[in-house]
Amino acid sequence: MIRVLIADDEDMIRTALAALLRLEDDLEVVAECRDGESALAEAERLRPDVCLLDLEMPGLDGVDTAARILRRVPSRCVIVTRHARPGVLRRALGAGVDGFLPKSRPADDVAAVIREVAAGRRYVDPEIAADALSDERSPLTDRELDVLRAGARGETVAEIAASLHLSAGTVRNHVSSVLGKLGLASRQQATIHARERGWI
Amino acid sequence: MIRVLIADDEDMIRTALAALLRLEDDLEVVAECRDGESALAEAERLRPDVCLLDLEMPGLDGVDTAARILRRVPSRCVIVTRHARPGVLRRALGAGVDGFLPKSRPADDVAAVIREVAAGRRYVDPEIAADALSDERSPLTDRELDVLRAGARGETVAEIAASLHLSAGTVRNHVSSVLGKLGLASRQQATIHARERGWI
DNA sequence: TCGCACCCATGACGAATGTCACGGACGTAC
DNA sequence: GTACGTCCGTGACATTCGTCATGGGTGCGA
Repeated sequence: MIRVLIADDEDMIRTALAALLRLEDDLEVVAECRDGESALAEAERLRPDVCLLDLEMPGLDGVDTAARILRRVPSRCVIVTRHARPGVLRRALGAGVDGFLPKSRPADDVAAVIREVAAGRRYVDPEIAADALSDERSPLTDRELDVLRAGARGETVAEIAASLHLSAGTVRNHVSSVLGKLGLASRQQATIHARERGWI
Repeated sequence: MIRVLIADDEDMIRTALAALLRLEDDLEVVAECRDGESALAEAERLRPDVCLLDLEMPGLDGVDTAARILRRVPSRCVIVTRHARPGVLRRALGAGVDGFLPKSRPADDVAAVIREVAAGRRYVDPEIAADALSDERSPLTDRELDVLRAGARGETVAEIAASLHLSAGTVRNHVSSVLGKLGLASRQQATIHARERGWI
């Protein structure tokens, strides 16, 4: 019997997946969590065989949660995500997860991946894996990404500078460099671009 | 037997819900669609009793799809959405839908709502309904919302003006009016603000 | 050791943006 | 009919933004 923990902040998808997994004879859903913190706590308490973690959760996201779980418990982690981008996959693999499944895959696949991972194998969605191999990583430096992140909510250059403890001119230079690399015209387009690719 | 059409662009949630609904004796899932256009076509062809439509779909969104279906077919429509905001609910009710269910509700509720709606009753998530009564609607005019929508991807004022067949000055005035009403400082903050509230 | 990339900063410039004041057109409510 | 709100436009103005040139500091690999 494979003991499974599920974490997803969206009740509908979490309960639906849990209900489907419960129909499988060899799977047992031992915990349902709606955020990373409680998933971490439940994982420590119950030591499940496999943790199915949604990437997009408030507070600790799926990858952060997986990283902490893997440090404390001999479980295996599968990341499920809506926005499956090469950048996210890299982050997830770096954290030591064993499964990566985008939500663009049918629900039947979830049980299959859980079995794969429980058996000690890895599973990465082939399409995303191919993307990760073909397209190169972000051409932006860490600091440039910081600036984009800090300005993701429409903050002004001065506010970004303040929150990063930089001068306004430096921020403008970073932005200018980003726009040049990406061939775009405004900071907002750059943040949209970066978000779509999972860079920030 | 209640005949149900499901439309959701995310395969995992769509197939999961379909599988769960198929377990119910009185429900029959007659179609699964991944966008609004095909949902519209299938609804016309199959004339289901209830259409379960995700709000967030590429091309035609759930409300637009419902509006068109209701004009052609004597079906009833239920909107399911991740971002359940009062503004969205108003839009949905204006389009004539009979059910409104946020994805923050467990999957079991879906079958119950379908039965309610199929029986001729309406169902609106009580929490969202309360929100819709308490908080007032957007203080922005239609044209101001048009400007925000047109500029949602970081377009320049000139581009917004071109796509709306306006002069750049007029666009600037609309933006300025919006910022004054919302107490914000930039167009990007305004679009974020409006998006969070379901205005655009 | 020497490039080289990254990071931080300054200053100057032109373009884009937001503000303000103003006016005209059109509906609707009183 | 009048008042009001919305819509569209113009023009002038200050601010912000993105670009560019320049320079100093750091760390890393050849």
